[in-house]
Amino acid sequence: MARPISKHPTELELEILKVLWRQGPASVRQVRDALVPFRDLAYTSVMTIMTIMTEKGYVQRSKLGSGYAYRPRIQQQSTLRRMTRDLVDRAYDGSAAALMLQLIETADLDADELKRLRELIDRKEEEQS
Amino acid sequence: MARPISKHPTELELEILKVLWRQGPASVRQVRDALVPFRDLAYTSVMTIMTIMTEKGYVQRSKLGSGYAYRPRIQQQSTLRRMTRDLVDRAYDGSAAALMLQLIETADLDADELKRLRELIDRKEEEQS
DNA sequence: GCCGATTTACTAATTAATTAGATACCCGTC
DNA sequence: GACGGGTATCTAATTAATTAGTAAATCGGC
Repeated sequence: MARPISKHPTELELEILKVLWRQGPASVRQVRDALVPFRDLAYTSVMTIMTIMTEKGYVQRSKLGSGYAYRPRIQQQSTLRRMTRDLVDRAYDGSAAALMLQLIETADLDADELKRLRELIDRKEEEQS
Repeated sequence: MARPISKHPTELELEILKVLWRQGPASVRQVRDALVPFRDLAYTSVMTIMTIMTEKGYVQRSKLGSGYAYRPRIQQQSTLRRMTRDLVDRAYDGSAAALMLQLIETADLDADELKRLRELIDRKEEEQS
């Protein structure tokens, strides 16, 4: 009867995860320093979110010096896959092909990207036959 | 300093929009009837959301008989594009190509879809050259 | 014109998300 | 071993999102 918990990392949680994925295990301070240029947050705000993330199982913490080192417990690949899958299901009625069409039509990929994409599809087609 | 309003239609709002996109202008009752098989909501719950959607500008209502007819004010295409763009920005650091790779690798498209996709890319490549 | 059904408006309750201050705790240094 | 700087915990406030009940308005039929 109330707001259900988000199925995925929220906007800010994802930003924090991206820092951890990029830099490996880090303290709250390190994460905060990495975020601050884009998003000016108080130290305790980042702390609060990271505590929640620990409770949610997104990150794991282990004692290190005076504080903790935080590291991701979910992988980037699988997280992006889940988020993408969710968009496909909710917005494109489960059709990944529909999303792909949309991307090709609107996402102005450059020639190089198109070429690589085609090669990939060729490879996939061979795999399937 | 508090939860910012969602940049996109929320889960339920999108469900409602999908009904309106599919069926055209509809009453709250009609929308509710369409939703109920998947999501059992009280009439007034749907009403509440649709009122909020009116305030947000997602839908527009006009008097019809005893109540209102609601119709979308945002288009499906552009809404999906915005939502997709947002995922690309937030999760794939702005790289549509990265998302596309992910889809091709994991989304088990069938042979037919792959073929159509390749044709589309061929066409795009010609356009660009 | 009244009555009942339908529809809308108002009210309410709950929890997640976001932001951050105040306070308590811990650890190394002098 | 006291102090100080950093770190963590607790508390707090705000708003969006979700769900739905109650009361009020409205409209058509008799």
